[in-house]
Amino acid sequence: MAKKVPVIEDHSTEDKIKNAARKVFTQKGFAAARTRDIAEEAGINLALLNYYFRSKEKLFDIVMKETMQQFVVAMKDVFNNENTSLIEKVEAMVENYIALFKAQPNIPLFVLSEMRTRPDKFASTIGIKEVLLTSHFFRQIVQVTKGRINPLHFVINLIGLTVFPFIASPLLKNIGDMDSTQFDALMQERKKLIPEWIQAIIKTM
Amino acid sequence: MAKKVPVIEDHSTEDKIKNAARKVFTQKGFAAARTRDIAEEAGINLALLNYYFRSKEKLFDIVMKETMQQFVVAMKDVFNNENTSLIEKVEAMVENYIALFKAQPNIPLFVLSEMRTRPDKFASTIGIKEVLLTSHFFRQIVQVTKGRINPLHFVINLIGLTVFPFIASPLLKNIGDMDSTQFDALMQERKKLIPEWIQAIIKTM
DNA sequence: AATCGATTTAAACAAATGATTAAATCAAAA
DNA sequence: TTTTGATTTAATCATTTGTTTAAATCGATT
Repeated sequence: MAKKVPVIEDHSTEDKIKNAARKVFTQKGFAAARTRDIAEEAGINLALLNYYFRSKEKLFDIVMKETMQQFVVAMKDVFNNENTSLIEKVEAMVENYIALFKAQPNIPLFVLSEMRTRPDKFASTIGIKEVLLTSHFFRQIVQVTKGRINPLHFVINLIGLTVFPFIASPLLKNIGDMDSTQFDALMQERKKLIPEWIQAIIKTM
Repeated sequence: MAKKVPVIEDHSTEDKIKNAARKVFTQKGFAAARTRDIAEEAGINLALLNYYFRSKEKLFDIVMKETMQQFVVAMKDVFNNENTSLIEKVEAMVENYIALFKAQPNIPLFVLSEMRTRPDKFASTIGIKEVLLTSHFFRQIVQVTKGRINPLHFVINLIGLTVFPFIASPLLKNIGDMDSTQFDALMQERKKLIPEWIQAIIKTM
């Protein structure tokens, strides 16, 4: 059934701090996150944070780097599988990302926020860009959209349909009068629906 | 051609501060925005900010309230026009929101970020909820999706396809190797494309 | 011109916050 | 047991930042 999204265990103090930082940073963003929040969340003394990671900034860099890697790791194999159709790749992507964000719902908004407010931190984005543009997946998109429209539209649509609901979840929960469980159920439905919608969109291209 | 999105003039000192606040808040978010940034942007002394608005918090509340109202104002008429089809409403919405966010690209991420990190500020969201759920637009959606799927999926898809690219614009500009002008052109294309895609999606529903 | 209230400024205050220090504790090696 | 280095803590520092204060300036009214 639902795939297990691995959560890094926090046996060592270092991991305790890193996991607490991940939680506080993704929830509040870099600026609003206080080192004292992180220390408390980790159940350690404030000075320990600096002892292990030198500074809030350095701790953030590590958390962000690991977060970004999740995106690539989760997808690299799917992207480059030469034996699957475009729609099969779409199905796998939607499945994987919805599972990932069900476990860590704050990540999309966190990443995109920091990307806007602190673009300097994202030389690592180049990794994602390269992985995407050189992938079998992207070649299949170019084939489908050939000449007629910018293949980026396809990427935007796929990511948008998948990720946007997580970004807007407080608003959507309010509008739809849902709690987190009901929201998760809605996202489960989308695992099946999004590939169908993408299929329909392709036919117009 | 392109609609003029009105920008509030800043003749009075009060408006100068409010416009500067809007700019800094939407760019950096509440937590990262410093009152000194806002004062400098407005070209006024720091104390004036508190003289006119009492506190950073109160100034934020006003900016946020006005920002939220833009959403409703831009759409209320379209939503409740009983003489247009669902697709015609979709066309109008996409047109209006893309024009709005072309002029103020940071607004979507700003609103959704603050909505997550400071949900208390959003009793005003109820306004949007009511406007949507009681609208002719929503009744048309219910008709289309009748029984088969949650009408919220339709809303998510429409808003997602329209708004998500603005939220992810730094990432998309990087991937597509675009500057702001090229990005705007891509969004112009989407004005025509999104209604076609929504049409295709409806057929699967 | 004198007055009076609104506006603006420079300076300072107080709290919050990232970072450091020096000492205490612990765990393993000798 | 003693020693030694790693780990942890309490306390403090230095800076940033939201806010306030008291004085200066401006503009209109008398």
